[in-house]
Order: sequence, then C-alpha cells, then structure tokens
Amino acid sequence: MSTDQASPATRASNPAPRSSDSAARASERGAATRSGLLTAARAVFIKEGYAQAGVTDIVARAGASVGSLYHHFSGKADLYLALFDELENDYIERTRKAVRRAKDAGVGDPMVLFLIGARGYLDVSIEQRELAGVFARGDGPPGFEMVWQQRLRDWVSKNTEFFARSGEPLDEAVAIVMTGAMMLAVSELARAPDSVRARHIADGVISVLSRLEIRS
Amino acid sequence: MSTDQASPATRASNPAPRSSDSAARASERGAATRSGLLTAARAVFIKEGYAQAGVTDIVARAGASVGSLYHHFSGKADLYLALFDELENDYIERTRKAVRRAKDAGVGDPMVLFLIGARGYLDVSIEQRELAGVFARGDGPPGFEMVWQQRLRDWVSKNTEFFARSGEPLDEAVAIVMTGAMMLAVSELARAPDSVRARHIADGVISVLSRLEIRS
DNA sequence: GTCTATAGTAAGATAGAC
DNA sequence: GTCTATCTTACTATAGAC
Repeated sequence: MSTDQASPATRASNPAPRSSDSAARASERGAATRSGLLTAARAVFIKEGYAQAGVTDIVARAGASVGSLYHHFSGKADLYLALFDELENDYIERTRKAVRRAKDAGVGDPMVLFLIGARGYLDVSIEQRELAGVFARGDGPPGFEMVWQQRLRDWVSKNTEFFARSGEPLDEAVAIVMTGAMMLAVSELARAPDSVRARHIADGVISVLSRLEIRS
Repeated sequence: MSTDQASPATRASNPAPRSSDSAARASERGAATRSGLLTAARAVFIKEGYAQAGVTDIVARAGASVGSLYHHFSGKADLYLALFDELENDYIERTRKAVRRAKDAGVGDPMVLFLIGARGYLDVSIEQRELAGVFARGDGPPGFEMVWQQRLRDWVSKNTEFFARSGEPLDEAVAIVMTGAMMLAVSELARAPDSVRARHIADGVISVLSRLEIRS
C-alpha cells in the first residue's frame, strides 16, 4: 500500500464502454476476465481473509495473470471494495424493496415497516453469508475501517431519522440498539453451519427487536 | 509480521520478578520504561491507529529506544495487545463489581441485574473512550480480528447463559441483541465530543434495552 | 536494561513485450 | 487485453557494543 498512503480505500465505478465491433469483442473478453477475477477474489477472501490472500492466489484461481488484474483493478484493495459495494447494493435494494412492498400492501406502523426492512437485510446476509462474514470479520485493506465506520454511521443516522419521524423520543438510542443488534446478528449468521440455523437466528433476533415497540 | 505467521495475536503475562538489590533497582527502571512505552503506545495508537503507527513514533514519544521496546515487548502487536488486555480486565472487573454490589443490596430481577452490569461496562467505555475507540474501530495487528471475534463470542455466550438461567425462551437472540447494541454503543460513545454527550448516549441505550423485558 | 545502526522480508505493484 | 519477470519500499525486528 505504498502508493496509497494518502488516498485509502475508495472506489469509483469504471465502466469504460466501447462501440466499435472488434473493440466490442475485446471488451467482452475483458468483461469475462474481470468477472472471473471478482469470483476468484470472493472465494479467496472467504477462505483466507484479506491480509492472508495473495494476488497470485486470486489470479491463479481465475486462470488469469497479475497484469490482467492490474489492468481491471487498481489492486487487491480495489477488488475487495468492489465486492463490498456489490453486497452493499444488494442490502440497500433488498431493504428498500421489502419496505416498499409492505407499504403498498397497506402497512402503516413504522415499527412493523422497520422490522420488515430488517428482515430483508438479514435475508441477504443469509444468502451471502460467507461474503458477509468476510466484511463482518473486520479484516480488510488499510483504510477500510474508515469505510466500515462510515457505513455504520450511515445506517445509524438513517435509522435515527426514521425513528424520529415515528415520534420515538429516544430515536438515536433506538437506532443504535437496532443497528448494533443487526450487525452482530450478521456476524453470528455468518458463523452458522447451515442456512436453517442461520434462519433460526434471524427469526429470533427479529422477534426480540419487535419487543422494542414504544410502550404507552 | 514475518516471524509471526503461525502464531498470531496472543499474549501471556511476563512479570519476570527479581530479588537481589541492584537487580531490584534495574528492575525499577525497567518497569518505568515499560510503563512509559505503554503510555506512549496508547497515545500513538489513539492518534494514528495501529497500522499507521510506527514503532519509532512510540519510542520517540516514550523517550526510549527501539531496542528497549523489543526488550520489554515482542513487538508492536504485543504492545497493542497489552493495552487491549488492560482495558478488557477493566471491563470485566467493573461489570462484576456492579452486579455483585446490586445483588448484595438485594436486587433479584435478572434483567435489572443485567442492565446494572451493562451500565458498568458503558461507564468504563466512557472513561476510556479514546482507547475503547481504537479497538472498536477494528484496526489492529494481523490476527487481531480473531481475538476480537472470540471476545464477542465470549460475551454473547456468557450473556446467553445468563438469559437462559432467567427463563428467557429466546435466550440467544436476546444475548445477540444486547451484546450487539453494547458494541455499537461503545463505538458511538467513542466518537462523542465530550463525556456529557457520551453519558447521554449511554443513558439512552440502557433505557431502550430495558424495554426488552419479557412481556407476559 | 539501554542504545544505534543494520538488515531482512515479502508481497504488492510496474514495465514493456506480445 | 494479457502476460512474465523484475523491483521496490517501508517497515519491523535483530545484532552486538555499552
């Protein structure tokens, strides 16, 4: 990470689209290589963690070369962050979709809506529990702690606003409890031996969180 | 971390006591150096984080030398772990003491006892919030994630047993929610600008957690 | 116990041909 | 876009005198 000293873990999408035909074919092969690298990286990070994983392991598994890797990504950290973004988008999309559907079905109670969103979040964690575990474990590129912390704060303040709108007096505290519970739940889910057990944990956590309804 | 590959983040206490008089005096100077290094390390880790901190920064601030550091500790990671152990012992001692005192005062309700313990835990987090923040941030020596994960699991299973004894049917889920909430609370406390604000967050979280009482 | 000066280390990143 | 061979860089950790 010598060249990265000043600009740690950050990412911008790099689609770099083309139009000519021969270039299009090269682009296709390129896209395949790129996605192969991502798939390989996912497997290696799951197995070894970030620090322990070597770029050579990744390219070997992908059937590619170091040069290719550095053509498509800015380095090992970039690969890690790409996977992180991918999962994060899944989280957001799934949570939104679940809440939206419930609203359309006429659900109005804010706490119920929140729990439905939370359930969607945990569903993603279950389906992708190995990858979710990698990030929950806390091993990542230099500077990734900041990204993770920022993400936590984002969820907390998002949830704080939600509860504030619901008329909850202890909005921030509730958001901290909810968010913290969810984070640890993901971590525990990831350790579950099978998805049945994982689902059991998720059910229990959601059920316990439903007790936090404001008492009159 | 080249020599540590196989044995990551672990520690054993190394008092190495003496008896002869001149040796005793040397020992005193040694102890002073050692504690100076710990103090310096605390400050540097708080300011820079683990990865960014250099051993040279630490010894410079301590007014000592690299050789001295490596005489007293096995390396940078060891220094970090020593601080971690110190804080962890504070947590355990304080939590136990609070619960014990409440029990002696006649408190019987398990949930109340738990919350009193939790309050003790958060009190330590407030007093040592800068150091607590270092560990909560998740930046640490290679292999420290495992130590941290183990610690989390220990708290979860400890709390699970506690709630199981209290007749809580969703014991594990409650433990996950409680523990997760506490962890994130610490992280947020650490970010608080002053201890008043920190205390406010702690109060709110404890108050919210008290809603988790089993409903009849 | 303490110090200075030195070396080891490895893995990530780059150059430049194809 | 892809490849191989090379390098580099910044630390930590050690050696050995005082």
